[in-house]
Amino acid sequence: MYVSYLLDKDVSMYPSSVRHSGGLNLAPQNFVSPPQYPDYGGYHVAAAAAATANLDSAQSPGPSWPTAYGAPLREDWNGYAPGGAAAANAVAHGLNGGSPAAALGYSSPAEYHAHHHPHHHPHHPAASPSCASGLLQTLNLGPPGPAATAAAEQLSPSGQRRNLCEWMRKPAQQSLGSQVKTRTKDKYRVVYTDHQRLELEKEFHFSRYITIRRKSELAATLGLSERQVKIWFQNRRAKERKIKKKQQQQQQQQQQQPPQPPPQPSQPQPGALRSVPEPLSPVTSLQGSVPGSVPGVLGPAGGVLNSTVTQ
DNA sequence: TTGTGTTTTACGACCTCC
DNA sequence: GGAGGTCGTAAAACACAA
Repeated sequence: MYVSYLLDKDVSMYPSSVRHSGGLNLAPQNFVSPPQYPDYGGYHVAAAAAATANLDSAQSPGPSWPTAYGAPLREDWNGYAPGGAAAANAVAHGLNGGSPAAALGYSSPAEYHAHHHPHHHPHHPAASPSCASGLLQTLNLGPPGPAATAAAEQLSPSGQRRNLCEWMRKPAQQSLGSQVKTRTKDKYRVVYTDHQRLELEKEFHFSRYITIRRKSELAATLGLSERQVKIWFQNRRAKERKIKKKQQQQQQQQQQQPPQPPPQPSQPQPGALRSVPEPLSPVTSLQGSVPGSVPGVLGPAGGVLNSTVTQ
């Protein structure tokens, strides 16, 4: 189920406090701005620091990135430009306000929704009066029954149940983990904050293929570069394909094998406990993830399938 | 603490489309 | 030629068992 997948994922895939040990999940890439990537063009420390000032002053670990590393300046890191920082600032407020609409300066969630998902997002959670139940209802699941209500809750990493939309209401400090950058010779990898990944996941579940416009907006909102957003979607699709492939293989194995006695409690595999999300199929049927069915979405083989491109 | 397996970012190669 | 797609892979980050 789509919703269950979201819920499961929210719990198991991004257990913020678990994944990012050390309490605060600072998000330097988003809101804080130690010059971890001093050589990323356009990532202005001062601007980002301005964004930081709106959050929590008790954060910002020092720069963990030696400037001597000397990575090449890249154009596609412009998400760190002052505009991006400003957007991150807006997000910071938006989070506290509990709505991306607020973050982006829209007067209402509906307006935000109409702007961002005019074609295929008739049920953005932000547009729902009640986030959890609204999500369940608008995802053609009907009125939330007991199970749905239960599904609307989830376990926090600490074991406490929290509402589905809590991440929206929670101040950004929840996801402000220490995004420590480590890098070896020529490889590096940042760890996206929970908020970044949540937003990306949300967008992904609305559409497997992000429009150019949304990519730009999302990049600015999350303080990522458009390239990062693009690659994230590519990796996310790959992950989905991998999961589906795995499930197909399992189904084939089950079909080949004779009926088994009642399943025993499965032994969790090491490392597999973190996130093996549920199938995503409902989403596909929801909006026709087939590239081309969504206006303004890029097709799988490249090529802009519709407008939105240069608006 | 360490070893191992999985997941997450990021990239290059190659492809298609405009 | 440039955009973005998939596919394969590297390596960091992470979870967990021993």
